[in-house]
Amino acid sequence: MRFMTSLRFIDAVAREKSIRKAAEKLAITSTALNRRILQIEDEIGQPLFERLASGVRLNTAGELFVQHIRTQTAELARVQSQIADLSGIRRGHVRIASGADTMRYFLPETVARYRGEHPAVTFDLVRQSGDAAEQALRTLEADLALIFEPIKSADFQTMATARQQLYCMMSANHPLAKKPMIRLRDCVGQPAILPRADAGLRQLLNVGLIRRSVELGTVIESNSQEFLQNYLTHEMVISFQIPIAMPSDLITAPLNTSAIVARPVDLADVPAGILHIGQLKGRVLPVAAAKFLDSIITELGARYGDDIDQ
Amino acid sequence: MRFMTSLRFIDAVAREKSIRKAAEKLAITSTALNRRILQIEDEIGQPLFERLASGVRLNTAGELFVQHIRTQTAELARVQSQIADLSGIRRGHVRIASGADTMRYFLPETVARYRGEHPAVTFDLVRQSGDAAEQALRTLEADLALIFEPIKSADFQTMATARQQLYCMMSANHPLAKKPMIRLRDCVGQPAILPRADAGLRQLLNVGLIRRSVELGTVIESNSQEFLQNYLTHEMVISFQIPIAMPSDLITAPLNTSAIVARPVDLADVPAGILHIGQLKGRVLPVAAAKFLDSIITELGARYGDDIDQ
DNA sequence: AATTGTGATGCGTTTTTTGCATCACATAGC
DNA sequence: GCTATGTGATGCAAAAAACGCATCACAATT
Repeated sequence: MRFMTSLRFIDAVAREKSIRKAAEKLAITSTALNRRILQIEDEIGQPLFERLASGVRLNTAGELFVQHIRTQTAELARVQSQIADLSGIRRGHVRIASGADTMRYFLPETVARYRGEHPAVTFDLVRQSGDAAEQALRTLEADLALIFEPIKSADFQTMATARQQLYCMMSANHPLAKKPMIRLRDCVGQPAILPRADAGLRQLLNVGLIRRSVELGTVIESNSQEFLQNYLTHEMVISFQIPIAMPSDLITAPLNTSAIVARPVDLADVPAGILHIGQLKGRVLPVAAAKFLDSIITELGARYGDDIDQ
Repeated sequence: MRFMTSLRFIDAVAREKSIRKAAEKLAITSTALNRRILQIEDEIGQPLFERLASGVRLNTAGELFVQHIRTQTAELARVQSQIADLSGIRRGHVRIASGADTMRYFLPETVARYRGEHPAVTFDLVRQSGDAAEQALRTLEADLALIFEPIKSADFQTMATARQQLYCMMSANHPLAKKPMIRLRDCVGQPAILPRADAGLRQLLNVGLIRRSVELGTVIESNSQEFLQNYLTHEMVISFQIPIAMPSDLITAPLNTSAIVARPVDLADVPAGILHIGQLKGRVLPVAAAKFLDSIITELGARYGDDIDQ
């Protein structure tokens, strides 16, 4: 939309905190960008940025105005989506911020199914920590966020939740694999590879470990889910995961012959964690995003039945 | 604001229902305006207007988009007002839609007092019927509306109310002027001049007249308050008015010697009407408008004390 | 059938925007 | 203390966009 150009530019400068850097990203010269900003500031009647030697920074007026730009941009996207929906074919763009858990199986499957019905809808899927995902909602860089424990921001509006029991994962010939259910005391001293402390799963696990006074033999920490899972075939270690981040047959066929098995951890040791699906509080989502949220809820319902809320 | 130009133009065309007429109001040629509209429609991906032989009309997409334009325009005004407020001096523009009742004394006094404190705030005061005032809120042509009975729209958010007892007005030497309080039965057959049926006051009065089976000798109807009041000095007739539309000394000094007197109508005959002060539901007002609303409430409180709500 | 209104379009002119070169200034490093 | 490197601002000419005139095509009215 042409009339949004100046506003988009200001937003870019605010994010980059530098006119020249923003200009490069926007593929124009810094002088053109600079003049657009001066012009808007002139029309507003006062500066929006403080000029520093190292670049620019929003002043109070700028903060207000940029917030306006972002809500305006999101609103425009919503109206465009609504208008496009009138023509019968659903169009639009859905931007999702999520932790790694859902990026492996859940989101690929859910997005694929949705795009099968509405091929004109495009997606942005950004893997982020929970905090960053909440921040993305606030700056309107994302429409929806899927966050596995904990929710920190009051601006986060939970639209659905799914309880996720913790599972212990290991090679099929690991001694613990014989048990149908794992107690934490079984794991004392076991070599384990764990996600890093910023993952909700790790925090959930830590609570249980402290409560039961159990210490694991943590040999590796990683924020890569792929590493955690694939490493299990190379060394006799345990790891932990939640169902949504596992291939669905790992749970439904716990006695299968695959190299890796998953066994539930007793809820008495580690309570189920909550996966939150939500949006920025008070926002009206574009049609495409709102309908995709419905898809998510439907899919969660099909998978976890009674463990879904709202 | 330069970037709003195209949007403002579309809004104008939607209101005028004609490109050429809108172009004239906007002081540009119809061809320039036409091309701006074609360009926006091209960017949206589908037309916003139906082309008729007699002009243009918004289609469904256009309705959605114009609604967006109007809310965004109002939002921009709010942000600008907020930014201007940062500099200490309050700036801004307040647009009020109101019936004639408050335009005589109440609004002139209240606006004057407010402008005494904040000279940089400008005002638009549009005299309109209640329905039109509600409509003006909806199309975001007005920030605040003052409506004396009845409120019809669910979009109207009442921010304050003031009970207004009906007063009977007449020349000081009219026979009824001797009574300190008027009953409707005193008025049977009295020659009367009344506001037209679309005024809230007239509707209020009609209810009482029907209930008491009283008929007035209605000799003149007019929607001009000035006419109604000034005519009282020329013929022995009665009229009706609410306090907010009268000079304040008419009430506080009911035995004064002015040519015209006001006597309250018994509440048992005609219940007090309600003056509603409100805004569009869900809207966040610009600073200047919000603070002026405070002024209105303060002023009403000073005048009518306990008869104020919210 | 003529007239009057409507929006759309080709083309030359005017206005605005852009990019290059350069300035003025602040900071970091030597 | 000086240079080197980064920043945003500005004069000027080229490129792009917007504009206005004249005119077309069409529909409704007279």
